[in-house]
Amino acid sequence: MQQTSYHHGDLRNSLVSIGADMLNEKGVASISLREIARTIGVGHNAPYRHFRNKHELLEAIAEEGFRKLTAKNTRLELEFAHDPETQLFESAMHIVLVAAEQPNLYQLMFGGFLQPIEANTALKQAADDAIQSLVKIIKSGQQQRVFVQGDEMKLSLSAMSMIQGIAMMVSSGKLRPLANTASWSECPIVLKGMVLQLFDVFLNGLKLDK
Amino acid sequence: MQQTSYHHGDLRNSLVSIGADMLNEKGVASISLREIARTIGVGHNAPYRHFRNKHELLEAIAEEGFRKLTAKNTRLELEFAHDPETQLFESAMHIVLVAAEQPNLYQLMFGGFLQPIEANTALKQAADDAIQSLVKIIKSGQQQRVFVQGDEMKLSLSAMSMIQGIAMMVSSGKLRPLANTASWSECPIVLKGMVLQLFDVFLNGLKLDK
DNA sequence: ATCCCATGTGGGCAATGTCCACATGGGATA
DNA sequence: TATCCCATGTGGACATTGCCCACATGGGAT
Repeated sequence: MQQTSYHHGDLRNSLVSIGADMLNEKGVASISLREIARTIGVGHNAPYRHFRNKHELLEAIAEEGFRKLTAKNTRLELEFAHDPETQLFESAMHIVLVAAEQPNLYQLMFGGFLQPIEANTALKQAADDAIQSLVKIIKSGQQQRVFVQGDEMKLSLSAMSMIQGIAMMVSSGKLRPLANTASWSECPIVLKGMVLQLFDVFLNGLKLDK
Repeated sequence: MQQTSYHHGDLRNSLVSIGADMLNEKGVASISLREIARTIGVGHNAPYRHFRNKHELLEAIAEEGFRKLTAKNTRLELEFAHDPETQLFESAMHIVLVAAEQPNLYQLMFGGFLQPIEANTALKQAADDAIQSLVKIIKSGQQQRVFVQGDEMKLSLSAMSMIQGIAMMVSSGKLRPLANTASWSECPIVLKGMVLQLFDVFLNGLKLDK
């Protein structure tokens, strides 16, 4: 991790990567540009050659997170091409797992820390892409007549609300594994059960046949 | 706002109140203990007589928020005693309005900034009370045979996920009024329409008759 | 081989969170 | 009513942080 030559070579990526690690460990409140630089083994001013300020580094970390989400959703769409219900479930499950295993990253992405007014367009774009990759699943489900017809935005909004809802409650600790177990990441099965319950309640309003 | 005598008399409450104001204006990232103290007109160390650290003041602000939520829900329960559906809707609408008008407070309450591990018991209690006041509405709806029977926690989880989901998206700016209008608080009617749409999709799975 | 500018360095500044010792004075007590 | 104590307030100090400055380095285009 220590650079030997004067120039690091790939500092920007290192900053985002180490920054993401440090974010998950210490939370957005305790993250420090200088410490990240120190960890990488670079001067406390080097980061400013790649980001105008701390906020921009955080944006880049969130952006990276959205990229991965989009990629995952796209993959799911191919993997379960003719099963929109499974697509939706797996997509939800993935987000909930991120919320459980990387709560601070999830919060940075979907929480209000990065105010959208200040958000750079790259971040906005990445976030929109991720959202659209979910909307696409809903649309496909409608076309295949698995989900009820009607305003697709309305259905998407509902589905996303539900998904973001649990994910947020999981990541923020509002919801906890029984008996105050240490962390969610230790009991993914319970998580899956919860999401299944949600889908049971939710899909009965979303499914075509009943 | 300036205290004249050596002793302020009600500093703790002032800190929470001014702190909440400042939170809404500047966001949790830019809030500063010293500035709050300065605004109240008190030394930069006075707050430490009432809170062990900055984190504890933030917890107190969140706690206050939860108290108000609980109170509101309890009031709604009386006002619409025989209409659980309206109770649920109004309760959701209220949370969404808080999310729109005081996004930073909402984020502090339901976001992951205050890690539950560190959260003091008073805060945990206040949060649990608020959640229970919602669960109570669901239960009452089941007893009155307006909502489907079955595991009440399952239904509550679903309802809360949906509500927290939109609220979070509204407060975090993931969802915006059309045409990039400045803020949600200027178009509460659109907000109400959205929540109505959600309930339309959601209640069809939750309602007993269909 | 040369030179330039993207990238890195260190020093400096104001602000912040938190620790310390000390000041004040309202309310219980004698 | 006079006294004293401790909850509450004060200022000083220190490490840390974000960010600005001028300056150093060296790889790639010329």
